[in-house]
Amino acid sequence: MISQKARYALRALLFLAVRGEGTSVQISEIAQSERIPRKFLEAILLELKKTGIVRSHRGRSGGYSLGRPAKDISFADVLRVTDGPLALSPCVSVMAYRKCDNCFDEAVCAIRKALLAARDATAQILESRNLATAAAQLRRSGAL
Amino acid sequence: MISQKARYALRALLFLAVRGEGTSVQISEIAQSERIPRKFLEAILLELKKTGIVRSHRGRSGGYSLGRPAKDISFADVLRVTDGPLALSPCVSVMAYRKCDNCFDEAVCAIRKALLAARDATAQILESRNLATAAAQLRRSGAL
DNA sequence: TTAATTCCTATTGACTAGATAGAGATTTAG
DNA sequence: CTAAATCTCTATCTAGTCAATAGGAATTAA
Repeated sequence: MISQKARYALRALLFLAVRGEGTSVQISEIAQSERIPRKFLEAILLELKKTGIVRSHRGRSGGYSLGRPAKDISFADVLRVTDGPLALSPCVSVMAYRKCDNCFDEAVCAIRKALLAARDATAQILESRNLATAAAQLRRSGAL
Repeated sequence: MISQKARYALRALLFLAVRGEGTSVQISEIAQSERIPRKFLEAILLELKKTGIVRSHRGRSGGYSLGRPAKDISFADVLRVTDGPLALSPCVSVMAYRKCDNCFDEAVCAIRKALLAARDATAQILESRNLATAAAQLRRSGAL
């Protein structure tokens, strides 16, 4: 299961994507519109900023905007920031590989083989879906 | 990420599958061979028993054996017992559906669409892999 | 200078994961 | 029949994580 943080992050980013790539929006507006606890959203956006997914400007008329074109921000990118690796086990993670404790022989581990296939399948999906396609879906269904 | 419990469960079940479908093995032997904390394994096997994945007989020469043919116990079956639904969100779970808090319109939610595709992809993999195929892999690679 | 905003650090409460302890119930070997 | 070996059950503990909140520091526009 993804975390609440991940859900909030995706909703906030989708909000920005629908508004248009260049436009800047303030935390409080996103929080209100998407019904996200304001302070929590602050922390989330800050994290997203560190990885370049969003950009910010501070001060009186500050706000947040997408850090790069919406089509270059995949669901996988976002989930990796909020929830860590997609993989079901560190031993099959591409971004954060680590050997399992007590692993007898990784090359032979039948569990690993299955989890690796699962990782590849989810990664394939989540890397192909991005904020641009998602925003387009929303517009098409008239939920703008 | 899957839990440690899931890893232990899979290893224990694989141990039983390699031993052969009908054979019964005692907790302490599995615990030793697979380096799993004994008391923890007890609790895990008990849970697996409640869902019919393993069978037990008590008393002096008791032990555990698989509850049905190894080919009918998928990785998905096991993970659902130890870690709950495979889905990344309750709103895309087949086994444990629940609407998200504050969901505007499920039919339109772009996040849901992506998570649904991800769920289907992992479920497809994890339901096709079972203890029989995994045990066969192990034997083939000489790690019996 | 002041008001509005993002940035940062710390803290809280609830819950879960992982593990352990100690009886209770059941079966079988002898 | 008895004793020992095993599974069954309930309770507990510790450490860590998730979700959320608080309060002020830094920055910028008017």
